[in-house]
Amino acid sequence: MARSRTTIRDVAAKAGVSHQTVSRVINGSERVLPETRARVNKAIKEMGYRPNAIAQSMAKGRSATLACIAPNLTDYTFASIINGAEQEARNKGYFLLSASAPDKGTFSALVEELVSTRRIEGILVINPYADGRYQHLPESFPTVFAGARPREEIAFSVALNDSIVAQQATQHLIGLGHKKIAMITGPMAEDCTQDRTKGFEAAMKNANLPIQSEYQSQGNWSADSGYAAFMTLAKSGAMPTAVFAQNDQMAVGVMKAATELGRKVPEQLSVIGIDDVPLAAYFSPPLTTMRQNFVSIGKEAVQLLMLAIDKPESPKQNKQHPAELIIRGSTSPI
Amino acid sequence: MARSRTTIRDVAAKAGVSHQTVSRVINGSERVLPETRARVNKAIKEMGYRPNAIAQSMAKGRSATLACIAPNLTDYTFASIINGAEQEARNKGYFLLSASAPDKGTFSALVEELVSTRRIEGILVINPYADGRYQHLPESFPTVFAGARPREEIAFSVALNDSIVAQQATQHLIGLGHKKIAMITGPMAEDCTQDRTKGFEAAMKNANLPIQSEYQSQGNWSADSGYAAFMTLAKSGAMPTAVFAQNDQMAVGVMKAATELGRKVPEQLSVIGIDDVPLAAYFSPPLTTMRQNFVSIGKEAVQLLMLAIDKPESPKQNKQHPAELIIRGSTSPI
DNA sequence: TTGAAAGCGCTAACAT
DNA sequence: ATGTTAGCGCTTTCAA
Repeated sequence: MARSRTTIRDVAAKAGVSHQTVSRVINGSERVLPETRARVNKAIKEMGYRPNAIAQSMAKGRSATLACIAPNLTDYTFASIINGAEQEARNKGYFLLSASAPDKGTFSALVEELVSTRRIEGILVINPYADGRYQHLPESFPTVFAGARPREEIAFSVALNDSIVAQQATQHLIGLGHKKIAMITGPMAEDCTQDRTKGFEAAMKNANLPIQSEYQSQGNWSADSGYAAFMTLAKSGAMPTAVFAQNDQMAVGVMKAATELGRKVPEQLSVIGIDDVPLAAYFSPPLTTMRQNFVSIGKEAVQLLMLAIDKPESPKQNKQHPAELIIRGSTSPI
Repeated sequence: MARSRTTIRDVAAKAGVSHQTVSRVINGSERVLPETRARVNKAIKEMGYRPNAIAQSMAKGRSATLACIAPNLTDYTFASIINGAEQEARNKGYFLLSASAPDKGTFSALVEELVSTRRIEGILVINPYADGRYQHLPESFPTVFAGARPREEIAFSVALNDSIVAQQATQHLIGLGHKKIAMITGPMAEDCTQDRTKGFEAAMKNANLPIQSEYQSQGNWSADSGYAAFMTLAKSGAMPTAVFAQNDQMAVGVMKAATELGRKVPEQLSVIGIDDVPLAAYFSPPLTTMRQNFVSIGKEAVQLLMLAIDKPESPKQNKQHPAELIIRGSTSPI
């Protein structure tokens, strides 16, 4: 692999033209005689010339780099969005710099550095509402939120249509004949949780089912928290026949708790989650869930980011994606 | 957040010094009078000046950027290594560009572009042996393999000590009294599989247990393949009392297959894996496994990459990490 | 259509 | 200790 230190001037000399003409060829300018172009391309090929990306960035004032910041890079949902974003970015001629920022302080320092040193042209923020970090974003810098819808029109965003998806999950349970349906929520401070809760309530209301607060418990998205939440629910004497967990990890925790309490899933308790995490089909019973298409969320996020970069004055768009009901063994008719 | 277009010369003018002195202050040179330094720093602060990273890269000939390439960014094991690598990179003043390359062609094109356009200073390759892609790496460019040990001294690497870890997993089973131990391997073409297989065989040999080929079956690391592999084993009439799966996903597949065949885990079949994937503790029974410390593997990979960059002539190092036995419910005495 | 000149914002080498 | 002069490799004027 040629790791050339060949410059545009070397090519120009070889082709017998000025370096500027080489630049024109590289950048696909029309204003070059076909035969000149051919000569230049020949020289480029023979010398194995590749333009220095840094120098191009410098001269153009564009780095062709995007950043994606998430609380961590490991979480399946984050990683999948990043994976989609990276594919689309590359597709558009950009590279993606991914970074993790576990807390608000790290986040704001990171963003400040990335932006003010002009290393990137746009930012993709995953989970912007996690800890209020979205408040630490620079004004008028191309930004897209992935995985959460902004309260106001402060940024572009791509997320799940949380309320609809939650409603569909609940409807699945209702359609199975369940009436006593419990819900394990995410942290109430997050919009996502609030939207999913609204969707649940809408479904219950549509079916004329009562919404009882003793059938609800808050988790923090982790399996442990789902386990604990269901234990709390059970200890308080609630005896739901079904549980809607706002994500798969908590759903898995619920199944474990139920099993330990001697309540068979799905015979005595149906459980549904959201996400469709990798091994969802391998739990016992296999988990019924609403499958998110994280990759397409990531891709669309980058598409919006391109728009924000190219047309800074475009009105902010907020896209919402659907999810697909995957019926497995953790839900059954009552 | 100040998105300054302020340059080093603006600062110089304000501080009443040459732009070069400002550069010295930025770069922490000793050769600046304390009072001059103070004046410059004051001007920097007041103007909200931040050096343009692209221009610095250009002048220094260093991009302060590393690339990490994996088959995908979603897989838990890859993502965790990347997460560790990113932390360490930032720690060392570098940014990490992560990219996915599902196949060899994409991989080589990507590497070629990254390297020849001088966008990065080093590459971290995750799963370099996946499809022979390691052959498409440039000569003498700082490179580290993460997750696989090179056959020869062709590159730096950080990986699990596969044979030892496999041996320990097998010993756990043997220590429980098992004698008829089956193994589900990864693809035999991968070194990692071969090393784990060697470790298994060493443990069996040490315990004077026979190694029977009818107790071995090949998978491809996926849960589905583990399921299929155990089904094949069972159909062939093999009746092991324990299974060593070379990773957790396959172990989970084995547990599912066993359950469907009416063989209770762990009462009638003990199962152990490698990795400790996120929800391992939530399967029924909870999975016993060898926990990898992916984050520290990623961190050390970047440390080696720093070495490869700073001292290109250093002899190649190949680090091997241990794993920790996590005993859960899927293994029990015979 | 092509070339020459002038930067992009910074650092390195050489003066002083 | 500080300033001056040259670039880094490219693109963008502006001429021709």
